[in-house]
Amino acid sequence: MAKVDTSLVAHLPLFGGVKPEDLDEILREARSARYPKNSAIFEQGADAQSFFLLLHGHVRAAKTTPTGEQIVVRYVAPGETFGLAMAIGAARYPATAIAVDDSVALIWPTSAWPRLVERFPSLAANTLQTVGTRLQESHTRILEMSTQQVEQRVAHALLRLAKQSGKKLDRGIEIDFPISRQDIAQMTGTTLHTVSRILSGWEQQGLVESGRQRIILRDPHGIVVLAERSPDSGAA
Amino acid sequence: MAKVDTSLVAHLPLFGGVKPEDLDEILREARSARYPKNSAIFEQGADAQSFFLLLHGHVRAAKTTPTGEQIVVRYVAPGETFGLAMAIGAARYPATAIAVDDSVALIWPTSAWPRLVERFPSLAANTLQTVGTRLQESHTRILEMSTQQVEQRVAHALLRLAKQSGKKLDRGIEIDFPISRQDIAQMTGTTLHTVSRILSGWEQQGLVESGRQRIILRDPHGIVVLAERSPDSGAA
DNA sequence: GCTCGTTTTTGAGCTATCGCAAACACCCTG
DNA sequence: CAGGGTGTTTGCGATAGCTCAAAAACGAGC
Repeated sequence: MAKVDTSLVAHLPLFGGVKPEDLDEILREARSARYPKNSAIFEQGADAQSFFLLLHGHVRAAKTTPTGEQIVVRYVAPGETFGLAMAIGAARYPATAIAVDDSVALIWPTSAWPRLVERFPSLAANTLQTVGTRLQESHTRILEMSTQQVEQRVAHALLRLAKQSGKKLDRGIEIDFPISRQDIAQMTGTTLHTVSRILSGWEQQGLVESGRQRIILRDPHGIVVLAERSPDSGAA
Repeated sequence: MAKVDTSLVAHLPLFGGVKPEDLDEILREARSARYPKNSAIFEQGADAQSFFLLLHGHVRAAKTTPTGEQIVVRYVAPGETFGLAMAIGAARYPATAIAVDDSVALIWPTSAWPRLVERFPSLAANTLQTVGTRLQESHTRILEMSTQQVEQRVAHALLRLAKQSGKKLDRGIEIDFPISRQDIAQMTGTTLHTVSRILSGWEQQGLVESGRQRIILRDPHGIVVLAERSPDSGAA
């Protein structure tokens, strides 16, 4: 098992309040693994045997209906935890996790969680905070889906992705991992066709530059304007 | 300040793992208050000075957009906590809480939370579990909003309400607090008009019996069937 | 450099649902 | 028990976005 350098992860929210000398003890319980692009890390419904901390790459968490439709729950960026089923008392993963880029994660066995929490109560507090934040984001998403039109929702989604995983270029901000029209549709509750039409329109207006699984926001501010536009303030 | 009987709350999930003799110490930090029907318990954006445990009644948590549209985040039933902003590290309430019936709640000052958690780590673990469960429910709701039609979403919403706060009658299951078409619309991302039409239809078919802020599921199983019907398996 | 599979684009019609408007029913109050 | 306010029903037109369909663009591998 490769040794993890504590200095690389010490600053993460998960370890807030944990003394540096204790961090090593926590990390000793973890192993790390590499996931090639497009491989599954765990499947919805599978036994939640581990929980994860993403070190490199990007992971898509998606939920599937009985009838096969999918939604993207979120994209995981480096430094974030995922697969926390056990912390919330679920025996099985409620979603599927796929590496969308070559990725590396730290992996703890679910069974280690109770012991870790007992020894380092900050872990529970920190995780509570994380999960709470996600809950709020989730409510915001519900609010958007209930009250906004598709174009605005797509605008919001891209802005969020840019904030979380945007890479600054001279020409604008690029979403730093491969993402398809279909993925965006599954984040916003629409179809890939509609997303394609919207992005085509934006490209015309010089708001974005995009291609196969690639999006650059050329005019982030312009997109903010779109995102906040009231439903009827029509374009020319 | 009225003394709270520990035996009434000892079994609640929040206090799992807390020794009975300690429970009193926790309750000593709380006061209780009565909220008349339709009164606000706290407002979205206000300082999160307290967190709550509902003892009697029902509370609606709703989120408002800048432009005034609302969604219902959830209904709180007796025994559930709400207003947990502090636990997730938010200084202000992200939603408004309204008593939909005469209600009674225990109230702790936000400032007491860190001390309580330090002294009784199970509180953090239990709260994590609660928040985690809500997160999953929230994701389920997003999934439904993305993939199902309005009628199915309304069916799911009513079934959930019935499970959480249903009162068994001979004639069926009654939602045990006042709830309007508008409220249901705000839970499912539609309009009161559409909800009204749907319920009218169901009433014709004998699935429900409903009136002003009142709904009885006369044929819960029939509604389950509706809820699970695939989008196109058309009715006669 | 060509081939194959995937992703994206675009068109055209269709429909579930919205938005508006008006009438109606119910409940509480005085 | 009449009045006023809130919640509900229903009709009708408008439309955002979906569905189906097909072509085009792109990238990876041979």
